[in-house]
Amino acid sequence: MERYNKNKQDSIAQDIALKIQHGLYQAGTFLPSEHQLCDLYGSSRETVRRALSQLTELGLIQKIRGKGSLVLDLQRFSFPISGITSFQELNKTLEMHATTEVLQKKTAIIPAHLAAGRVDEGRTALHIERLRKIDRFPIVVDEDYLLNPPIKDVPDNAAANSLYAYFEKELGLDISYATKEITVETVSPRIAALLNLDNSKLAVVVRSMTYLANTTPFQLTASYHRPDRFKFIDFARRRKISFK
Amino acid sequence: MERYNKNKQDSIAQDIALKIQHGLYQAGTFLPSEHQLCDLYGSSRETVRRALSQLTELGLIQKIRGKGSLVLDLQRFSFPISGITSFQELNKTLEMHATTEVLQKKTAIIPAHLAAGRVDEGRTALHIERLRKIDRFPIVVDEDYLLNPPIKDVPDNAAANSLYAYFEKELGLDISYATKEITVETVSPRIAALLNLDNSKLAVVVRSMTYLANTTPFQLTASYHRPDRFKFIDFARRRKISFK
DNA sequence: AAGTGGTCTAGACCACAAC
DNA sequence: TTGTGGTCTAGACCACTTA
Repeated sequence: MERYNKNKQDSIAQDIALKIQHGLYQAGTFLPSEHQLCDLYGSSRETVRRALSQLTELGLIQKIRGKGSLVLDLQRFSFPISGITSFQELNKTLEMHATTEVLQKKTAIIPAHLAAGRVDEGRTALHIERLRKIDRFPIVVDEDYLLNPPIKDVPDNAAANSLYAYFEKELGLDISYATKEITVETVSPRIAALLNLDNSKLAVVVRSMTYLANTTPFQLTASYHRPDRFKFIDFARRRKISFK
Repeated sequence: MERYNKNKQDSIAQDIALKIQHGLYQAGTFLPSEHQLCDLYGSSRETVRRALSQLTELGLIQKIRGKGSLVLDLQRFSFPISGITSFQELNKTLEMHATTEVLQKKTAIIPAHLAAGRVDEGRTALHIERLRKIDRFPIVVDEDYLLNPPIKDVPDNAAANSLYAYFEKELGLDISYATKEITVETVSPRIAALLNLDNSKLAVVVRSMTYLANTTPFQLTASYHRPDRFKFIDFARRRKISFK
């Protein structure tokens, strides 16, 4: 059961998640009770409950008082893309036949439309432009701006494979959270040509800013998606906190 | 500090959230330490920590070990639309000048494209069609299908105002989670006409299915948005659980 | 009545930041 | 060294479901 997590609660969550994914715990059935999970993992109830909270937040289970933790059946359609997940991670879990072409990698000034209000105007960053294809068809253009510090440079193979894997495993960065904004816009002729768009030049634009655990921003991204291939899937829970 | 929450942890979370919103705790500063919050609210540390977890999940604060809970500054641009939030709730918090027209309210069979795989084909439901306008311009068409049970009927004024308020406050339903899918599609002439779309007839389509705490599905929705007015804003945290 | 999850507590020990 | 958050524990009491 021990994996790469140092925490007991994370290990337990990871272990149960895998058992759900592999069908050991079937959708529509209940997990072992919290008491049984305590015995199984040799931990206290609060620790088990923290693990279950993570699974609840992810949408893997629903806790029902007096009954137990019901395994939900939401992954069948395709996996939630919400959260912070890189293209390569998706490529793996969804088993897409995707390729990545690195079109540019150079130091550049962050464009105003991306910097606006989020980071100093005119600041330079490492700019990486990538074209993602699935079955040879262009699907997404990613425009990344990586801030220095904390990122000095990126090896070519990391750009072609997974930036996140490089940041987390090689640089030891603690990627923590991101803001994301989805709109539909008329894009530049360059992007339109790369995506092979029709005359309307409409693309789905996902702008995001990603932060480390110490709240340092380190990545600004604009992704341009072909509208006919774009799909965003989300799982959300109703919050108990209200404003105003 | 006591509000509508019965839990201590929820009340604390709510109270701190409001203090952040009203500027008592400023972005870029630290909250009182957990120990101080314990004294302030007369609770144990774990309870305070559970409250802070909620705020962390919402993106209101970032906890930094050895330093404290830093108030984040992400709301300035506009409030996260992720989670489950109804149009009326947004209308209030964002102070939009929005109106809602109820176009239809009748019992109907759930259309196949919405039912697909999620609920029995051919099942009937209460269908409500609403047109949302901002400053007189049509922005969104909402096609709701409310399942019976648990929803028998909906009064006209609830349809015109907030369905969620009616479900939660009048019917006492415990709305818990939803799956959501965003795509861009060519829509029917009817929807195109309502939204006053151009010839391309492209709209952003948000399909969602909403569930009660007991995992009963009760609402299927397709929202059609004018592409030029659509904006989806999200806050996401990187998950420690990985699959495969 | 027995079993389940929901909430809360008081305390322990650790890791990290700042002085 | 002191103060901060991170993790874990053992136990208490409550609310709900099921039999």
